[in-house]
Parts: sequence; C-alpha cells; structure tokens
Amino acid sequence: MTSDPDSPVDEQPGAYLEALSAERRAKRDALAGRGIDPYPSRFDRTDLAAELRARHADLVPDTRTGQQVRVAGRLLALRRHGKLTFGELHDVSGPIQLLLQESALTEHATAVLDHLDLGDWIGAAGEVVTSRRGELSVDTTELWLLAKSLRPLPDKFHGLAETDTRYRQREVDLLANPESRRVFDVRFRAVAAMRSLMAEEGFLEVETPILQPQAGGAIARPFLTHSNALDIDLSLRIAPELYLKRLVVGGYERVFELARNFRNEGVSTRHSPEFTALEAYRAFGDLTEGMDLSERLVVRAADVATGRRVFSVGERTVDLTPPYPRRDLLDLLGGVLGRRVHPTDAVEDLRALCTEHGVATLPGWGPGKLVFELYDSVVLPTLDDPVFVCGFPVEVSPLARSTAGDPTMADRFELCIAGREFANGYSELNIPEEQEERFRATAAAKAQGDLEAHPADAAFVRAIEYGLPPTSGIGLGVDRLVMLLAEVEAIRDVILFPMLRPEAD
RNA sequence: GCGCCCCUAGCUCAACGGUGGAGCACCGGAUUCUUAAUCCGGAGGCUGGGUGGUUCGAGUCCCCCGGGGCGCACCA
Repeated sequence: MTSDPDSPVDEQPGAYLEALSAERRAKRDALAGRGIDPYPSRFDRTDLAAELRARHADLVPDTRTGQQVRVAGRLLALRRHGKLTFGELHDVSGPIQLLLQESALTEHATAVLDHLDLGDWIGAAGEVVTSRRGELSVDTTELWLLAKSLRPLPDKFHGLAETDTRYRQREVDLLANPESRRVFDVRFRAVAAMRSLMAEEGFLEVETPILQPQAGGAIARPFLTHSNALDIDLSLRIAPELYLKRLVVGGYERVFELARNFRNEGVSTRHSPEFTALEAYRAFGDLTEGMDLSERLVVRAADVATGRRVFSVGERTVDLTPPYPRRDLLDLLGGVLGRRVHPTDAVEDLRALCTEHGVATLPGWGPGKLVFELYDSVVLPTLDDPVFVCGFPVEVSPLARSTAGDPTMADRFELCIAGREFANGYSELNIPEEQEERFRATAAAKAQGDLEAHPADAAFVRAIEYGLPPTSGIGLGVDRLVMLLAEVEAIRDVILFPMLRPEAD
C-alpha cells in the first residue's frame, strides 16, 4: 500500500488485497521495463538446499568454501539491513539462506532484489559460506526472478489456520504450513514404500475399471453416472475386488491395485467419498499369506515413511512392531460377553444380546450379521496394538471361502489397530456354485429393500467357472494408515484436495 | 439427516450490547550478520450475506441464507 493520500484504496470489498497485488504487479512490470524477463523459461540449478546442508554440516561461522552453486526456490523471508540483506529460500528439500551483500551483487541482481516480494520464485548464484552467526548461506552474486507471486502469503509465523481455506487452497496450505507438508510427505513416502514392497514380492500393479456397469466387491452406495456413447448408466467403483480376481483367473497370479474407490455415503472425520485402498490377490495362498502381507505392508510403510513404530492415536499409543497376534473373533467376543456366541445360535437370543449391549439392530439382520455387529461394537474398540481378528460370519463375507467344518463362518481376517479396521482379507471363495448361491441370497435381500446387499455379478461367476485357483486377497485402507503414521485425526488432513461444496462466487 | 460450535484487515487473533484494536504482511525512512531481526513513520475494516428482527445503540442477542468444523447416525 502506498501512503500517498492522493491514491486511496477504493471502498470495495477486497480492495486492499487488490492494492497489495497491484504493488507486486508494479514491481514485476518495473523489472520488465528494465529489460529483465520476470518469467524466464528455465533455470539451471546445481544443488538442493538439503544437499548443501548435508555436505557442509560442520562448518564453523564465517567460513568460505570456495564452492559456487546455483539454487532456486520460493522466497519465504527477507530481512533487509541496508546494504546487507538476508533471504530465506525454500526449495523442495528445505530452506537455505541467501546472503545478499550490495557490494557483491551485479547490477541485474540489485534490480531484482529491489523488486522482490515474499513468495516470489527466485534463483541465486554464489559461493557457499557460513554467516558470522554460523548460518549456512549462499553469498549471492547473481539473482533471478523466476516467477512473481502476485498474492500476499499467509502469516509467516502462524501460517494458514482456517480449515476451509486450507482444504480449498491446498497449495497455499502446503507452502505456508510445514506441518501440512510433513503429513503429505509421510503419505507419499508410505505409498511409494508399499508399491516397492509389492514389486519386491512379485505383485504386478494393474488397473481395472473405475466406471462399472454394476459396482460390486463391497457393500456401499455408489456414485452414478452415465455414458452418452453407450447410453447406459454406470457406477463409479466401490472396490476393485471382482475385476482383480478375474485377472487371477486370467493367469496373473499376483496382482494389486493401489487406487481410489468411491462411496456415496457419509462424510466424516474418518470417511471420505473418495478414498484410497490397496487391494492385492495372490494365487495359491490363503488368509495366512494375507495376514503376512498386510503386516509387512504396515511395517514397511511405517519404517520408510517415518522411521518409527510407535504412534499416538488420540489418547492411545500403538506399537506397530511385528509380529501381530492372530485371534479368533468368536474367542474374543466370547471373552468380552462372558459367553460364547455363534451364527448358529438362535436369532432372537443374539438380538437380545445386541440390545443388552446397546447395539441397535435392524429386522432383516440374520444371526451372522448380529454376531458381527456385536464384535464391531464390543470388541473392536478395545483393541489397541495391531491384532489380526480371524473368522467372520459368512453372512457378512459373501466373497470369502467358508471355514472347513463350519459353513456359517468364513476364513476372513481384519487387521485392527487402535480400535479401527485397517485391513481386511480372506481366502477367496472360488467355488462358482457357492458364489452364485451367495449372490442369490444377497440379491433376494436387496430385492426386499436391503440397500446394503451385494449385487449379483454374473460376469464374475462366469469368470470363476473357468477356475480361480486358491487365492489370498487383502484390502488395506491407505488413508487410515497414513492418518496413523502421520498422527492426524481427520481423513481430510491426509487427502490433498478433499471433497467440499463448491466455492460461492 | 439431527445436535453443538465457528466465520472480524491479505494472514493470525482481540473487542462487558456502548466510538472495532494488535501482531505479522504491505508502503516510506534508518541499518553489512539477521534468522518470528530491530527502530521511526504511514496506510489498510463499514465485522461471511440479509433494503431481516429486538434495542436509544448490534461484530456481539434473535431469525433466514451461504460456507466450514466437531459429535451422533450410515460406512471403511
């Protein structure tokens, strides 16, 4: 803002912001007027800030290294001392200080310096030195404006706090809030680590349809869309499971997909309409291999992304050090209830037990669903350190192989940490007639109005009629794992651009 | 869907129903060792929107609208 009383800010909303922006524009244009390109097409950088800090970690104050470097990044602080200015340049690796001495700068560099604003992208060339106070710096001789920032940055100390703006303008959140950057660094290191582990274990990363005629492989309400070319309604996938198993039928013995699923359901601290899952299928294995793989994925992600294995989740502390115990669901549930229950128990007894433990039930629920809901309310919240809970009712596991000797239970596990489910897996059901019968049962339930019923998928049944080998499958919730590793409580804090209502104009 | 809370300068925050303040950022000046630099001076608001209500008086209380957060329900 100018203090000239002859140029007051117009009394319009946002006029002050306009004025701040106009000052930055004017500086940019002033440079252009002197023949300095404010938007050069490239810059050749020699070193990252972190590389310089690593190489010169132990220099005493007031050292000259003789090393000439070219660095580039965003200017996030500027401390002018007359003929000496300190700049703080941040590149992807972190900060490095620029020492800008008037006597050492070229005429070009001086012009650039005189027109800099916080937030500008700049490049600098000079010698690596330490300041008298010992700060590693580039004693700059030449300076380039690489791109002007026309908008003022958030508070340099407090950053950006308003959640609305942080989510809508994540780029500003990332550049202003180191904590946000840290969270997403954890996320993408964890994702890369899991991909790398999967590759090491011989899994092929594949891509299956997101637009599906019928969303299957899980229980959820889908997003609906329409194909103009085919004039058919399509769903966005709720899980890739059925397609991945068809690939195993086709001979890909180890496949995985690490990608987005979409569920048209409630939005909350722990639920996002689009979320990321890693699903993997391995021929010739059963749920044991699934648990082994899940455990290795979690440990690898933690080790690579954070270098730690102990994490805080709200008031709880969890230790991800393997091996994770494997417990029978019915044993755990029996222990808490004080009596054993089983899907073969009388429905009314199970329903009464639910009521007794404050678990709301719906009329259509069978005994297996009631047992599962009991577990979900009574056992799951009590589990802190990682534990594999094994053995789920067939009624809630329509794609899992039933347990030998007990047709009401399935060879399925869930990995539970801090009272939440992180992964789910099973020995895949590969008997076509049984799969068809399970689909038929749930389709009947759906016809009776149960929105949560699996739809029958004839193409999937046909596929496994060609023969699905014994197969171990897992699904792992990536967002939730990242929340744990980054120690944040909201799923939106681990999703770069979470779904929000559109901005008002 | 229900309940509670939030929205004040570019950013972060103040303001008992009684004339809307501060820090940072910005503009001008001083400063060759700062790193949340310091010092002097200046500018910047009709408080998310409402030609709604109550009141002598509303940023503050009530109502409507918009956006967001948290909790519950559904779900992973």
